[in-house]
Amino acid sequence: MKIEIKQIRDYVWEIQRTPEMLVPGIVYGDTDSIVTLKKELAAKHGGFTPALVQVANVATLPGIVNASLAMADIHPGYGFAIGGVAAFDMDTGVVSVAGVGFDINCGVRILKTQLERKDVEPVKERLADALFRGVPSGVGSEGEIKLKEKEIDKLLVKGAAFVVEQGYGTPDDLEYTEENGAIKGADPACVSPRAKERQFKQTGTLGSGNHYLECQYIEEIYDEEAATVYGLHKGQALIAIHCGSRGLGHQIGTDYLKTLEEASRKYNIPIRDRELVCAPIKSPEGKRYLSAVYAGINCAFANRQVISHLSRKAFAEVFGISPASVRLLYDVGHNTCKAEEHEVGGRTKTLLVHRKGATRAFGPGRIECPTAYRDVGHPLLIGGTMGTASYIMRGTALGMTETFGSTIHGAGRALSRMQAKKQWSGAEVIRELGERGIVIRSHSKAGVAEEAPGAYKDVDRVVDIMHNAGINRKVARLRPMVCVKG
DNA sequence: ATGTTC
Repeated sequence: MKIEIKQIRDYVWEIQRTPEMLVPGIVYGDTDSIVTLKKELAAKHGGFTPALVQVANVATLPGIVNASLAMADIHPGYGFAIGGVAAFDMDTGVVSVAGVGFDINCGVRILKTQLERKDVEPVKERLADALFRGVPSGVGSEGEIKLKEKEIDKLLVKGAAFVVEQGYGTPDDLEYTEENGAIKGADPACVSPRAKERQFKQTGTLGSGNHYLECQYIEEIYDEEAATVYGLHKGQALIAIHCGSRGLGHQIGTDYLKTLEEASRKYNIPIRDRELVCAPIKSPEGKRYLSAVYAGINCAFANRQVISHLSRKAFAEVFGISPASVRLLYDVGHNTCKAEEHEVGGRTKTLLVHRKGATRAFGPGRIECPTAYRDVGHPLLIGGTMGTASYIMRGTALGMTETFGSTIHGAGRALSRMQAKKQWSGAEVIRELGERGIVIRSHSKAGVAEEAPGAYKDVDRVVDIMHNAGINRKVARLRPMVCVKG
């Protein structure tokens, strides 16, 4: 498929429709980022499909509404680009494994402490040790919660509430979690025994790759009004948690890739890329996958809830503070597909919105936002790298209509994991970050090399693109002090 | 992302 891309307004570009595409592609970017994406298109690529081609491929899927969207952090992923968003008509549309990602409901949670940067700086090493000891991390890590299949079933339905009932956190935490920590419609019967087995000992573990547990401070406030509503101020120390549904989510993805491959043939869905297999939303296969995704979503909420509890304990140990003084700001996912109401052509419609490495970004007025945040919209939690800023943003009315209330999930990779490992060593990355006052703990030196800040795009520019395009507004910039890397 | 090439 020939990709023609042209600018339609500042920071917004359109991939022109071809006969195969049902809708155009919309890409958020600046001149430089679009040049980079075009270069990827022209390069001889070994084994992967360029991100812009993936955006165009998604535009060929039945029932897609308005456009195939690419946030400013877009880079090649499995089938869908990471940073990709696509909404489908509930009657004519499809559901796709690649549109969710394998780490179902991977997301970010931020907790607010009553500590300041100056309280944390002198004890960073001790805090790093306490967090590293207190929160299991790394490939195959196991936690203190051991669950049997029947209990897993409850966790998949009740999400974060299941672990709150067991003393991991407070009901207040649920108020400040997307979906109150439990999306309705999860069906454990749609999750394979193998997927459940993988969760037996993984509740409350961080995992590996780009997952992290950080202590950050607020370096700058851009929007005083929203910051006040969110209870944030300059210098404040925060806890940031980035993880997902671990082995369970991955197994659901693996299982349903096969199911949907068969469904694509059964329902005669034209598939341009084998990775884009899908099923009609209303088909038995589609419904079962969606019920399994919802279970995976709840699993991830529960994981982040337990990690919050363990982090509070570590902070209480180091600072002598009360765990209850650490309040949840918000918890929001960036690997999901969910049925949501959106305005299309002046009418409210229910759509199945796939967000693959794209954060839900609901603006002012949406009923889904916690009451305390409803007038400004919920906080958008954007994770940077170990060495660069993270951001808190807010949604806008334009974002609600143009991206179905979605935005970037982070900086986005610029180099593959392989390329990063060739360029840096883990020890070198840890030393350089240490010189800049950032304390790292990790079980994997190779993992640290793969996650080197230089392997990512410039998060400040990526955030500015979404801000300048009017899709979000910047609220605060955060800097890491301590980072536990999976 | 992933008991990382079941």
